[in-house]
Amino acid sequence: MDKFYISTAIAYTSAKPHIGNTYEIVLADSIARFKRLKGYDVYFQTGTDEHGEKIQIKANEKGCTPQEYVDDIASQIKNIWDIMNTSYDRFVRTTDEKHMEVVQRIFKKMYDKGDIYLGKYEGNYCTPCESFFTDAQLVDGKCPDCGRPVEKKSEEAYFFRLSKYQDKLVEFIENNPEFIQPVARKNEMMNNFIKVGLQDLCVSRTSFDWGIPVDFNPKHVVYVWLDALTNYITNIGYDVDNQSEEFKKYWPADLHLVGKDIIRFHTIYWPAFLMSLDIPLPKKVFGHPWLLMDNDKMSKSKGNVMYADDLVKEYGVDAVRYYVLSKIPFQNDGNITHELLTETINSELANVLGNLVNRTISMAKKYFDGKVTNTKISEDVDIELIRMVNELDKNVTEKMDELHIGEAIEAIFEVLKRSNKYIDETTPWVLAKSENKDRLETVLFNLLESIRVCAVFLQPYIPETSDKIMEQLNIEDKSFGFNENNQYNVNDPHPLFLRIEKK
RNA sequence: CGCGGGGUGGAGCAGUUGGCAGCUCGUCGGGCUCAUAACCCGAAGGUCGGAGGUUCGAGUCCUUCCCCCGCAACCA
Repeated sequence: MDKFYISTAIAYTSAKPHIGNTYEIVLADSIARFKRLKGYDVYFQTGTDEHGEKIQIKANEKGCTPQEYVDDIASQIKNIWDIMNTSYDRFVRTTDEKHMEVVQRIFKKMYDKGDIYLGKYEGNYCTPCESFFTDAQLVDGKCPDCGRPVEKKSEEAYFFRLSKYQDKLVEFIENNPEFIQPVARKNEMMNNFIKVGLQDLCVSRTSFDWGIPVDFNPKHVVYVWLDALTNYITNIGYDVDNQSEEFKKYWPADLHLVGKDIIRFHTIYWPAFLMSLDIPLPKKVFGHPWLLMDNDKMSKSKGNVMYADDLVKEYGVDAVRYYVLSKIPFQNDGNITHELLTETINSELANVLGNLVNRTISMAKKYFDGKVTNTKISEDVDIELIRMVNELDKNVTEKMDELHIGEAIEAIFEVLKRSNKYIDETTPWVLAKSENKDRLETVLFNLLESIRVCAVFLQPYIPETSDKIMEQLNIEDKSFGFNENNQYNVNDPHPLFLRIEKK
C-alpha cells in the first residue's frame, strides 16, 4: 500500500483563525480523505506554531504567561479544526517537550557541521518598538510602525549558511518543475529570491525569550521558522542520530499545503535546512490562494472577518466545506460572502443534489415500497448516464492529482445534473401509470446506482452528507463504478439541505 | 523601468499547443408534476481593460499604455 504524507502549515497561535485560515485545513482534509478512499496509507499532520515575539507581546497585553496564552489559542484552533470535521491524524504543537529537544539537537548539529555560525546582525533598529527593520521596510527612512527615526545597530546572532545551498537549490527546483505549485510561483521564488543571491539567514534572537533556547548559548532563542518548519519531521520521530520507523515510512512528505504568503519559507529555507541535515526534500509544496471577504482582504481592523465556527452554526459544516472547496480557485484568490454562500447552498446542494436524492428515493418508496433491483429493461437513454457514472473515478482522480479540488467536485455534479435530466427524459411517473413496471424499476435502479457512486466520491468533500445519502440508500457498497448487481431497499427520504430563504 | 498575479455578457468564473467565446447564478419564455416553488427545454445579454502589430485567422502570440491586487527576505 502506498503511503501519503500530507501536512498543513502549523497555525500561528497569535489569534483565533478566520475562515481564510481555516480553508487550509479543509483543503488538506479533502485531499487526505480522497487518498484514503483510494487506498493510500495516509498520514495527515496539522498543529500550531506557538513561539515568537508577537506571542510574547500578546500574552503581556492580556496579562498572562505566553504558555497560558498559546494553550488557550491552540485549543480554540483544534476546536475549529474539529468543528470542520477534519480527519487529521496528529495535532502537533511547537511547545511540545519532545519537539523542543529535537530542535535544539538539530540546531547543534547544524552548528557542529559549520552550517550555523555566530555572527553579527546589523540593521535599522527602532528603540521604542524594539524591532529591526530592513532598508526596504523603512518608510521615508523611518520606522514603518511608529514613524520615529531608526538607528543602525548590531547584535550578536547565529546565522545559517543559506548561501551555501543556493546552487543545489536552483538545481533541485529546475529538475523538479512540479515541486512548487502552482508552477507560476516557481518563477516568483527564482527571480525574487534565489537568483538575486541568497543571504545567510539569521536564525537566533536575543531580543525576547519566548522560544526554544539555544542550549549551548541560552541567551539566544531559535528563530521561529527553524523551530516551526522542523515540525514536519520532529513529530514523526526524526532525531539527529536516530530515526523512528514512522519517519522512515512516511518521510519525505508528499505534500506540504501552505498559504501563498509562506511559499518562500517552504521552498527556500526548508529545503536548505533539510539539505543541511542530509534528509530528502518533500515532493511537493502547494501555495494555495486566499479567501477574500467581498473581494477585500479579511482583517480585524476592517471588521470584515468571517469565522468558520460562526458560519457552521448558520449554514452547517458541509455547506461551508462545500463552498470553500468548490468555489476557491486553484491559483487565484477566491471570494466569500453570505450572498454567495446562500446562492451556492440553494442551487447546488439543495436543488441539484438534495432534491435529486429526495425525489429518487421518494419514487422508489412510492412505486416499489423501497425495494428496487436491476430488471435490466434498458433503453438507449440509459447508456450516457451509465457511461458518465463509470468515468467518474477517472475524472475525479485526475483533477485531484492536479490539486484542482473544485473541478473534481464539478465532475461529480455533472453526473448529478445528468441524473436530474434523466428523470425528465424517462418520466417515471408516466411509466408508473402504464403496465411497464419493469422498465420503471430499471430507471429507478439506474438513478439509485448513480447517486450511490456520486455519494462515494462526495465523501472527501462533504463526509456527513455522503454518509446520510448512503444511509438513505441503505447500502454498504462503496465501489467506484456502476454495479448492476446491487439490490436496494431504501429508507425513508429526508431532505439533505434545506433551501435558505433570501433576506 | 524591482518581482509576480489579474482585468472575459448583470454577478461569479473556465478558456491546453492561436481555429465558430463557454459554464454556474440571475433575467425572460416554455414544459413537467416524482421532488425541497424544486426539475427539464429554449431565449436575450459580451467591440474578451485601451491602442497598435504578427497571422488566412488573436481572449490566446508581440509592443505599448491604463486600472486592481499581492510580494519585496530576519513579523509570522
